[in-house]
Order: sequence, then structure tokens, then C-alpha cells
Amino acid sequence: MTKLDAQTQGQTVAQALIDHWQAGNVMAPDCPSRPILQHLTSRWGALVMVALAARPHRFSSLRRHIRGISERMLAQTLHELEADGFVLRTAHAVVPPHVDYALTPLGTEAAQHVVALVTWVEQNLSKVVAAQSR
Amino acid sequence: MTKLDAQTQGQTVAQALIDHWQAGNVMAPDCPSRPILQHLTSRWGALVMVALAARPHRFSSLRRHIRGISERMLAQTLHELEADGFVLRTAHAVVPPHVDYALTPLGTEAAQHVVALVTWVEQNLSKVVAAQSR
DNA sequence: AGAAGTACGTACGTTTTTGTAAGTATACCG
DNA sequence: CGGTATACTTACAAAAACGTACGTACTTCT
Repeated sequence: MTKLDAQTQGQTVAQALIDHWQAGNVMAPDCPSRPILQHLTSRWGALVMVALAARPHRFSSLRRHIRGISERMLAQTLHELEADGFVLRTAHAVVPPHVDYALTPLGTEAAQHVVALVTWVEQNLSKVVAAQSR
Repeated sequence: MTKLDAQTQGQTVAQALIDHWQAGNVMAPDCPSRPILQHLTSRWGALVMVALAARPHRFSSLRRHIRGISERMLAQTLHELEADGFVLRTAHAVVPPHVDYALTPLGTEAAQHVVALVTWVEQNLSKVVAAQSR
């Protein structure tokens, strides 16, 4: 079944690709695992996952925690992670606004691996810097 | 000690920051762990680490394996990972050229976490796609 | 009354990333 | 002798990512 066939039949391209491969294969150029991996490992995406792995946060709390991120990038990153089902957004209808962000069960699983990688880098930073040329 | 002080004294900024923090802290905007993490998690960096975690490769072998990567990006990614001490480049002085790329012990450690994350995404792809909104 | 905090969306321009195409030197294959 | 393979590098242009600034609607703090 081609991509076009899938779309014609109202199935998403992503689902058609999964049907074809059974599981993801990041080495394949069109595999839907690639964009998902990028959301998880992007400059800000990884840091948001790490922050939320520690505990739920409000928008402004995340912004203060992840130093250097702009409001625009935080909002965009949160949207992507929410769209992938990693982050749950809970808005309380009050004024001033109050919104909580937390990891979903799926996000918690993914975050464990992100945290492991980030922690490794932090703890082995001196080794890496020592190994760096120049 | 400020950054300027460090440079004046012939010490790298990175080293000064490490001295200051003892270990890395990705949440800090100027922490040298941030660029290193980015090299490991960039669009192509992660895939190169995964490919090399399986076995050493030649340049063209990597290029065929990591489908969709351009020569330019592969070369650049390999340079970054080599500069960080994750990848070892071995050139044989023959013509046509023959160059082997392999992970260093440091790179092998880092790669384990990258592989774990990538594998999780591949294996849970259907769950994520199912959770995705639209 | 004026300032600050809350959670964003949007417009704009800049910076960074990425791809494409071409070039290099040589050897092997048909 | 022409095509293919090897491992790159460089110039150029297109695309994507990113930051800054501003606006919103209302409340609490000063």
C-alpha cells in the first residue's frame, strides 16, 4: 500500500507506515519515529522532559527552571510534547490563569531515558571536556 | 572568578564553569553540558551514535545506513562527535581513501543511553501515534 | 494609581541548520 | 576509455529555528 492509497482510504500516513514496518525504524527516512524522537531530543524538548520528570510544573515555573528558554519556545515545545501524548495540560478556569503541566504515563516512560542521558552528560562533563580537542 | 578572569588566566571558559559548578547543570544557560547534549541528541548525531553503537563503520557505510543524511551533514556531525571525544576516526593512507569510525570508551557509555531512548521510541511508536492528537 | 504576575498568541527579523551541486585524486572494472 | 567508488570540502541558497517585543484581561501588591 502506498502513502497515497492510505490517504485515499482515510488512514494516516503514519499509521500506514507502522502497518508496513510493524515497529519503528529510525534509520528509514520517512519513519514517523524520527519527528517524535526530535521532539524528545530537541534543544528545549529534552529539558522540558527532564524538568517535568522531577515534578509537575506551571508554565512560569518551567520558564524559571529551564534558564534561557523564551516564552515562545516553551509554549511551542509544550504543544509538541502534548500533541505526542507525553505531556498533560490542565487549565484551571481562574483569573489570573493557572495551568499545570505533567507527564502522562507514556511521557514518564520516555522521560526516564531522557533523564538517564542528561544525567550521564552532567556527571561525565569533566571527562568530556578533558577529551575535547581544543 | 568571572569568565573574563578565566580567559585572562589562560583557562578555558568551559573548565572555569566546571570548576564553579563541580558538575554539569543543564538547566544553567551557559553550562558546557548543553552543547555536548545537543551534539548527542541532534537530528543526525543521535543516529550516528546508534549506528556506531552497533559496530564501527566507514563513512559511506554510515551514509547508506542512516538513510536520508547528506554527505555534508554526516561529515559535520562526525566532526562534532570526534571533537567531543565520542568518536574515533582512523584513516588508512591508501587511495582510494579508507577511513573507519568507531566509538571511544566514552562514546560507548553515552551511546548506551541514546540507544535506549531510540529503541524505546521505535518499540512504542504505535502507542505514541495512537496518543497523538490528529 | 502604577507595577508585577499569570499564560499565552502573533508578527517580525535574525541566526542557525540543512540540502544541493560541484570539485579533488586515484584506482578498479568492463 | 568511460563509469563508479572512496572521503571529503566548499560555495551557495533555501528552510527551519529562535529571540524580541507587544498585546490580552484581570488580580494582587505597593
